[in-house]
Amino acid sequence: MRKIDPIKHEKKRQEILAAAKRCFLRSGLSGASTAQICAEAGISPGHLYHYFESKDAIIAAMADARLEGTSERFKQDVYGGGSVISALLSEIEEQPANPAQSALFFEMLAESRRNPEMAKILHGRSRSMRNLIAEVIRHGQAQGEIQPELDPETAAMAIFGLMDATKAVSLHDPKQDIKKITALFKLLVDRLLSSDAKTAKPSRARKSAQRSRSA
Amino acid sequence: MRKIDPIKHEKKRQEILAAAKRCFLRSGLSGASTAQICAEAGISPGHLYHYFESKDAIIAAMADARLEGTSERFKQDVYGGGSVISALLSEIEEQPANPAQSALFFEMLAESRRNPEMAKILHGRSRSMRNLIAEVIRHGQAQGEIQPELDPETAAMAIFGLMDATKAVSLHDPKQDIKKITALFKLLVDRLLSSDAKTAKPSRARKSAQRSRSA
Amino acid sequence: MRKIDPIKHEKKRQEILAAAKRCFLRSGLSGASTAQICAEAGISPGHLYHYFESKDAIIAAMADARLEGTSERFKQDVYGGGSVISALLSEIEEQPANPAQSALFFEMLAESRRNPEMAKILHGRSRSMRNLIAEVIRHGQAQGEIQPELDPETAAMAIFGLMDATKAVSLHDPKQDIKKITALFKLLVDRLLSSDAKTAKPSRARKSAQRSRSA
Amino acid sequence: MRKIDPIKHEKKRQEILAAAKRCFLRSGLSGASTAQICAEAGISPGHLYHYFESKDAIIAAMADARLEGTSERFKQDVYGGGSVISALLSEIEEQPANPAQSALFFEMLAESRRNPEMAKILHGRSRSMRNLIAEVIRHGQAQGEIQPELDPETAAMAIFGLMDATKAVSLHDPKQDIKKITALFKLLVDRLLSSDAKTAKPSRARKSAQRSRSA
DNA sequence: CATGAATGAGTATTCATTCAT
DNA sequence: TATGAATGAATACTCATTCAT
Repeated sequence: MRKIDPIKHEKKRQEILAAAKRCFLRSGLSGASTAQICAEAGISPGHLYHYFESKDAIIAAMADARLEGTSERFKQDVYGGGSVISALLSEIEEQPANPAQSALFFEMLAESRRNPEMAKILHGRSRSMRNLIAEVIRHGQAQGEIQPELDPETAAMAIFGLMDATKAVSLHDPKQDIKKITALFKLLVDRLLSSDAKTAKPSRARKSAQRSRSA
Repeated sequence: MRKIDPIKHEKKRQEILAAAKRCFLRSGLSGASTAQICAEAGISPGHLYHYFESKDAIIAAMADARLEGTSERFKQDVYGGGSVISALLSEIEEQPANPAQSALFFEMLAESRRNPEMAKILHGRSRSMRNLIAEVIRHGQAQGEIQPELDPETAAMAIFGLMDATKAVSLHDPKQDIKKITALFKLLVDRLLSSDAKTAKPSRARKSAQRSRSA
Repeated sequence: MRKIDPIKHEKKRQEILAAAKRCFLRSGLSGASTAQICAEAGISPGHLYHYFESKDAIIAAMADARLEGTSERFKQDVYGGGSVISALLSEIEEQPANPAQSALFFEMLAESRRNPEMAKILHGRSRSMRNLIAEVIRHGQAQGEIQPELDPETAAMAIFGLMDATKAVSLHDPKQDIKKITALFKLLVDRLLSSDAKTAKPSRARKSAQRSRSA
Repeated sequence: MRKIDPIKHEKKRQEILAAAKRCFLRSGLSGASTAQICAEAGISPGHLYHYFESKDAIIAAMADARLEGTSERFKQDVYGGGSVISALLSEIEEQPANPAQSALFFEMLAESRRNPEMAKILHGRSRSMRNLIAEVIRHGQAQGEIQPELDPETAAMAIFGLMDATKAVSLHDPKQDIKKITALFKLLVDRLLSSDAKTAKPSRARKSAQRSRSA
């Protein structure tokens, strides 16, 4: 009569997911086999399918969890009193420290071209983060702190792209000092948002684009 | 006992490489099988190993050829009367139009973490491009057209990173207008290099940072 | 420490058996999994083994129940005032309407060659039906209504075989009108049993070969 | 430069097919694994797929070959101077001697309900054999040797069904004397075709329904 | 009586690679 | 130079069955 215990089930699922993530980080999306994942999770091959219906489902769940984590952290940063810029930068500063994570992310990005499920997950998460950035920019524009000519959507996409740029950079040259790059990117974002260097009020913007509470 | 004709041999090798690239673009690095490549190249499976000692060798050769192409085109742009900026932008503007190429590139980037051969190729090509950018920046700084505080290596890496950002952006949202993003990136690079955004003349930099020396 | 209630137990067993039969009809003997059966019966996988010791046991029980049903109906027809012929024909007329049942039956027949348990069940039920037919024939011969040269065992087997022929026919061409075939088979049986085709009175046999004794 | 030798290829294919058939006869359609088939054929698991694209393709090829054999032999019998009846009976007499073959056949018949490929093969072969029988009947009717009221299509199907009946009979009771049954079936067919026992000229037909050359 | 967790051998199939000709 | 035959380990996944609770 003992009914299913959803807490235990979910816990095991998360354990397996964590094991899977370690495998994917180690061997890549297609390099990691279900056998490896089972071994890492300490379960039998058949048991894996008690929790996930396919390897693709594991990949999807892992990708979703990972991006949700990033997205959530980002949201916290933005709403938690920081500026868009600092939120962006905290993200930029965290990821590149882990090239394995970056590599896995790029595999997911590549995968999204062939796997519609992956595309849905990735595009969805990506869009929500960009929407958040765009919203903050609009808010800043309303306050006169961000130059009004800037298209919020485009700027959001560009800023978002810098996160991936940072990841790429860390893979292009693992030994370099990523701090310098992020500092430069910070400068770039700062200037982008500022009420335009060419048009009079340049210095104000640099310290302005924060305060965004909205949701 | 026929001696091999090195010219014919090399020609066939290139044909196979081209076929392989089509397969990799279509199905991904691990998704494309040697059987597919042979079919695409119109040769028998055994014959493939007459030209390449393994699938990894094909991937390496393909990656090398692809990056050499990019690098060479970039060099042409820089030396061919254009500015670093325009060279960078022509690269930025070309790639994202082809998400398949972008995806393949990111797969190569990810692969470089696990495959030392791939790492050697990718890091080498990446470094030589960044060196070129850095050199141009130094030249510009000597001429007083680029702000002197800028660390050329760091700036080069940042600019280089924007190429990958553009690729990533095109995969994050395939439907968007990539032109707008590249225009924004162009503006960013422009401001980064210009003697100083705060000091009015940003446009000069655009046509200045050219003419560097030989490789 | 509850004692089991044999009535409830048997009821549940029958429910599972019914569920299993639906699965076998849908997916075939080896195509239906125990998981499917459990789902169809609304029980957990472990619980299945409380009622049956193996999948083979389920198949055996299902086969036995099915054949017992056929056999019983047949007996009813024979004893219930009808003739052997009409009993046979009612069976013939009912089954082919359901190709799924026919297919399942043939799978059981094939299985009987490899599975001794299945062979025992199938041969037993088959024999008892044929014995019944043979007995009726003997009775008819004693009455002078069925030609005396006919070997009752052989004739019984032949008549019995026509049932399977009807099933086979319906699978060979699902779209055809099975009524025509059964009418023809009826005619054949009629002629076979009649005192002699050559001696004019064939119609008498039709209503004659009834009334036999108990099992 | 050695081009493919289609004869050797086909020979090997037939060898594998023969091995597969032995496995299917031994273990059944779903009971025989590709691993078993490979072992029986003396090839590696991967090599099987050099000759067949799937297990289903093997089954289909085997089924087709088997039915083609039956059909061809039947055609020979009919055109080779014998009567329809003797052709039918030679088929009837051959198969039941091998219950394994009968069992396999019934598995194919059952499979045809779920597998459209199998249905196509089986229905096609079945139809062509029935067409042949019907044609012979029509010829006999034109000659006045077969009763004219008989619908040739229906009669053909019924006669065809008797083949399967014989197979079924041999599985229902493997120990019995199949000769007696076939003799009885012969009698049935004979009477069916004869110009009707009830309507005057009965004896002629019995020795008549031969001579059929037509195609 | 009943659950769902867990097993592990087994499934068809793929694939990079080698070999004989 | 070139072929297609052949390999065998590996792949994702299934399934009847057992076990702890």
